[in-house]
Order: sequence, then structure tokens, then C-alpha cells
Amino acid sequence: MAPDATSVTSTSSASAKRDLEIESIDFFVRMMSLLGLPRSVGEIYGLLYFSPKALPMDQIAARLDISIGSTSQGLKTLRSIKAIRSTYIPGDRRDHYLAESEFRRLFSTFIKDEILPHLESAKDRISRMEKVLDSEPTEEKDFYKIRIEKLKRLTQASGRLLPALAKLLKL
Amino acid sequence: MAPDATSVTSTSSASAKRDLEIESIDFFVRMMSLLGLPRSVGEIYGLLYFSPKALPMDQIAARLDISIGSTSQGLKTLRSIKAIRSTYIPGDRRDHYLAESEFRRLFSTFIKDEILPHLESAKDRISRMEKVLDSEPTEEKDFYKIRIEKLKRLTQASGRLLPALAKLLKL
DNA sequence: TGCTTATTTCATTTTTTTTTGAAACCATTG
DNA sequence: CAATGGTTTCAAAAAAAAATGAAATAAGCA
Repeated sequence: MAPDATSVTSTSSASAKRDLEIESIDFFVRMMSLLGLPRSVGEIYGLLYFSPKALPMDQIAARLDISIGSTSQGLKTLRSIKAIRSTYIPGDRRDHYLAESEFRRLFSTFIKDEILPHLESAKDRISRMEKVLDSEPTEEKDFYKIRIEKLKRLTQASGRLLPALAKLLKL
Repeated sequence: MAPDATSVTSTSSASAKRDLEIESIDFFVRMMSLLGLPRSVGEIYGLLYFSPKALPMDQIAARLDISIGSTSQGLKTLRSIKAIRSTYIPGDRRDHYLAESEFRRLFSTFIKDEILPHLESAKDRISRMEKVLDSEPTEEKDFYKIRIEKLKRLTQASGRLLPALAKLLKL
């Protein structure tokens, strides 16, 4: 049987570790919620980020005091944005998870998966707008033209800036 | 009494306008939700963005078929991020709202108000972490040191990049 | 000042999101 | 191939967020 969570360390201060862990969890709960991800996802990542050893799902759930359902879901989300990876521990059937500490990858995956698809559909929408405007003799055509033009520039700029930003975050 | 919403246009196609309006609302509902703002806020901004004339609150509520409570709240949010401004219409007691079409201002206000404060508190948190690590003789000190260092670089980079980004979005 | 209309506020309701927990599923091992 | 331990799934419960509507407030006008 694996040693339980309270007996992990021998000589070093458990409370210092715990303090760091709590700050980390707090940090990432906020950061993930900024990205629109649920609390549990931030908690899991925060715990793993300051864990020197890979942790299995049941220990994560126990330490955070959340259900294994949430934990499984949260790990799935984190895997999908490549924020964690699992390691093989010989003689243990459980998957063990490690935080991916390269934020660059984390952000670029997030941008690619969550933001860029929206930009794609935005382009389609703008084409539709132009078609509508061309086909019908509308008053204030200039006004509409300018607005559409601005939208177009916004999406173009975003489409160029976001991937560049992702690269810049190479830390 | 002001002319009602259905009799606004004379010669031009009302349906073309309506089509553009709907695409616009749809566009901004998505975009605002990407920024974590509620649906109603996106709807209001989308409506105003493609409206050649300034609109009063009651007309906004009526056209979007949302309550005046939501409308008032949404306008407040949009005002707070400088996404709209109100104009004075002689002979009309109501405030009339126009979309601010300079996205630069919109984004930079958003970044300043919503993101940078988090970065500030992140700095404090990192200082606390360093204090904890220094004060206690913890095992795997190197591991923790490196993690804290990475967090520090992340927040520093964000603190520099985000304002720069806001400026770049000068459209 | 009092009357009317416009706007804000906020307790309540509705809707949406997240979490839970138990059942189903899977994979390893005796 | 049954038994055990690990993981996922998903309906139901809980929590959080947003919208409503009505009362309170403010603001213009006679």
C-alpha cells in the first residue's frame, strides 16, 4: 500500500510544503478562472505544479477533498490542453500525473483550441455581412461599410497577434 | 414622441439592416463570452455596433426583448469598460447610447481593469512563496525554487506583454 | 414644488455550470 | 476467467451566474 498523504515527508517541514501548495492552488484557481476553466481544474493543476512527485488520481482527489468524478473530468481537461502528462510508475497500476511547467505549450494549445476556431467562424460571418450589404440598396451604406471594415481588421489582427503571442510566451 | 423602432427606415431595406444586426449581435455575444461577459452585454453591444443612430435604453430592451433591469446592468458594464458612450439628444430626456467602435480602447480598458489587478496580487503571492521557501529548510528546495522562478517569469512576461498588446490593437 | 418619465437597485426566479456519487467499464493479475 | 483495483461516464444535486420585475431613486420639466 502506498504511504498516505500525511506521512510523505520525513525531515523537511511539511507545513512549508503545504503553504507553498496552498499558494499555488490559489494562484492557479484564479488563473484558470481567468481562462474560463472551472475551479477544480485550477486546484488540480495548482497541486501538481508544486508537487515534486507525480500523483495518482485518488491522491489528488483526497488531498483536494473533491470527488473522483471531478478529478477525472479535471484531469481530462488538463490533458486536452496539454497542461499535464502522465508517467508510468513501475509496480503501480495507477496513472501518475505531472504538471507540464512550460506555460508556452499550455497557452498556445489554449489559444489554438479555444480562440482561433471562433476567429474562423468570425471570418465567415463577415463574408455574409458583406454579401448582405452588397445585395441590398441600404441607406447609410457607408456607415455599415466602415463597421464591417473595422470588424474585419479586428479579426485579422487577432488572427495574426494571437499565434505570435503564444510564441512569445516561450518561458 | 420619438418614432418607434419599426418605422425608422423609409426607402432602404429593413430586412438587410435586420440581417446585419443579427449577425452583429451573434458576433459580439460570442466575443464577449470569450472575455467572460454575460450574453446580454454582448447583445447590447452588438445591437449598438451596427446602429447608425444612438439608442435609448428602452428601445434597446425592446429590440432585444430583454428586461430593462438587464439592459441597465449591461449598459453599466459597457460604460465601465468604455465600450459605449452616451449622447445628448435635444428634446429627449432619455440617454442615448452609441457603440465605441475603437476596439483598442475597449481591450485596453478590459486588460487594465480585469487582468492586471490579478497580476498584481500574483506578485504578492510569489513574494510570500519565496519567504516561505527561504525560512524553512525544505527538501527538494531546488525543485520549488525553479517552479517559483517560472511563475515569476510568467507574471513578469504577462505584465509586459498585455499592455503592449493593448497598444498593438490600435485599429 | 409636485408631477412625470427615466434609470438603478436588488430580492427573487430562472438558467447554466459544476460537482457529486454510484454504476458501468476496463484492465491487470492471481 | 473471476476478482480486484482503477477510471470514466452520466443522471441528479448543488452551486454559481444571469435575468427578471417591481420598488426605490433620480432627474427633468411645468
